[in-house]
Amino acid sequence: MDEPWRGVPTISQVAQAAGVSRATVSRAFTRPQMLSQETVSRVKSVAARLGYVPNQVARALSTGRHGNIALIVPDVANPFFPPLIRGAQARADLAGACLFLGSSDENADREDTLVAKFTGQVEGVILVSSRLDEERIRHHAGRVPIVLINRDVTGLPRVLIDTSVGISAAVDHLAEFGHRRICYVAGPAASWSNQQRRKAMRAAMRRRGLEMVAVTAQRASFEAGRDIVAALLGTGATAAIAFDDVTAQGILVALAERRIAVPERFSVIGCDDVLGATTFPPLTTVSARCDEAGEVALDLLGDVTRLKAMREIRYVLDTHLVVRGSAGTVPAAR
Amino acid sequence: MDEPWRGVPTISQVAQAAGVSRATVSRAFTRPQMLSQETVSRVKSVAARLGYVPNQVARALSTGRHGNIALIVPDVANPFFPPLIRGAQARADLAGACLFLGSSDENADREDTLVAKFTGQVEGVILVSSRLDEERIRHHAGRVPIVLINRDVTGLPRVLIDTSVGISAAVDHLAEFGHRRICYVAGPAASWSNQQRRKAMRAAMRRRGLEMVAVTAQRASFEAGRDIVAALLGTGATAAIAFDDVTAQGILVALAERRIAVPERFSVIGCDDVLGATTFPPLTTVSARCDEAGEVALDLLGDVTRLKAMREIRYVLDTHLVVRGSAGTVPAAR
DNA sequence: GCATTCTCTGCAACCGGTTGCGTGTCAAGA
DNA sequence: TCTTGACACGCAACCGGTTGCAGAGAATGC
Repeated sequence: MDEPWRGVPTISQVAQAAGVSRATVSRAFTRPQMLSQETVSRVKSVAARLGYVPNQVARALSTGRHGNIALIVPDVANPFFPPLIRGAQARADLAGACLFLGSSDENADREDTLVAKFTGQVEGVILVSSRLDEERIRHHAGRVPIVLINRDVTGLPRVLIDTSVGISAAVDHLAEFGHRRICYVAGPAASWSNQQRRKAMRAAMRRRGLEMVAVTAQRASFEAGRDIVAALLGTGATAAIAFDDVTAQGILVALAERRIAVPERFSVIGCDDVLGATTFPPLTTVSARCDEAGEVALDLLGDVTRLKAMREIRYVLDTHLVVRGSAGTVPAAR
Repeated sequence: MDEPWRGVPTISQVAQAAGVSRATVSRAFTRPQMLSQETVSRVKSVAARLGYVPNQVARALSTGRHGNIALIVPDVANPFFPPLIRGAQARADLAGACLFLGSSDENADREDTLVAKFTGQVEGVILVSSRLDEERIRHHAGRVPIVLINRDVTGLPRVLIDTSVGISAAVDHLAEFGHRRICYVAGPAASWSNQQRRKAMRAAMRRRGLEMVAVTAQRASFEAGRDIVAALLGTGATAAIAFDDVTAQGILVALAERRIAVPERFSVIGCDDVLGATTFPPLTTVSARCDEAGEVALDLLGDVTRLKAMREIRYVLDTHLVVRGSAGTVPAAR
């Protein structure tokens, strides 16, 4: 009587209760057009009464398709990734898929382990800003469909955020304010984004005939940005473009601590547009459309798994400058 | 010959190649002590050569145990949740489990759908700051083990962050600086945390014989915090304790825009300690230990599923004040 | 009125593992 | 020599769905 068991009804119980075979119940949910209207509705009402819901695991085993997708990011806590996750999530919902999340803590070995653990449980994996070497990425790509974000590996589908346009606009913006010597605050050397941004900035500066200097923050973090400020000021630059917004935020705070007004005495531009206007002054930055990157990657993964064809796909999102209040006229005298 | 198929070998292929039965291969991985040393090593070496890795889905179907856990949060992009996610993730790793992530966008219906979708694919669900009504939570709890974070439903295992100690300390801190009239900037009315914080603050103020006023931000966000500042200043308070750090950050920025120095002319204290020292001035706040909450919830879920006993568990984490630089002496004159 | 086609449903195999039970082997004990 | 029992392994059923194939009626064509 008093069954204290979490009873999730199975297809057999529904079949028995409805007086049909298991196959019919299955089809009532997956191919209703194969059945008569009447049978479908009867089965469905019985199923609803019993609270039946198809077991995804069993379904996955027999069909080979469980709409699950894994998303692996270097660090959930980095504000760059949540919007991306949210974008992917939204698309996954539309496709009726569930999202596995993995956070590698910027550690290649952990990332490796995660991919291996997810493989076999998901239909595809999205690797964001992967820290893995090409060989290992290719190895995994041989066992499960993979889509890369912010990593450019030939032959694999990938979505890249091309910040060069935005960076170029940022340089123009600063140049118009009269800045002649601008500093690039670099991020992790292994990061594809960092290399790309540095290159874009160098090109834009040369085109304008301006003088580029650079300092390197050991990692992309608020603390790194704050710690780099002494070196940054030592370069004699009047403005800085930082690898990402978080670093820029660190710079902003360190400048405030030194009572150096932004943008009156120093201009700062970030990258990624993940902080919105939450800083003071509100950060002028290069939008990175990370949410879109998540969406596109998920759609791409859908195409890849559906078509079974691993075409050479290289989806590039461009960027633009978001002008807020952290860049301004160059100080008259130094 | 040229098999272009992603060939993941099955247990049968390994069995054949090793000249044993499927059962033996299975046991070589799950119960090696049942087999002779020699057989185990032979099977394992064959498996390694073929690149065999047990299919988790099949395993889950037959055992009923797939170490997967779902975590549902209202909003990935709210900085309160990433540390929590990270904490849960770390514990899941230790347990060899994978994490499903769901983001409900603060929407109860979406949350409902998500739970339903995850149920049957996971061994347990962790609901963070759930927007669901009690009835629906109990309904789901009847189908899958559930652990709640920041939600107090009798009879269900839950971990609560008790900010009352921290809030009380915050009030003391402000009182020592001479503040007599302090404003509580409230968050979402439906939020358990908000109710609890408000109550704690009222009690602390009364105990000290201070005057509490309150304003309500319609939602917990940076914008809401910024928009509430006019009302906040209108109350005549000299200090504010905000529902959370993000709101406090909005207040900070709005005050900066009005050239009202913090903490010289106005003191602000946040809640949750999710921003670290990234604001200017660095935010004095009540630590919420959200990472720990994630860890504890996961451990709890492990206990619940392992012991099959749904004991009445109410795990309370206490908090303390983190003093940084956004609170100070009350301005002499108004 | 009979052959043919179409519609609807059931049978049974299958997905890739796990596990209770049974059997064969071999050494120790009586 | 004959139990007895431990040990190592295989057989076969099972988890909960899906799906190719076949068969039973009903509808259609001639």
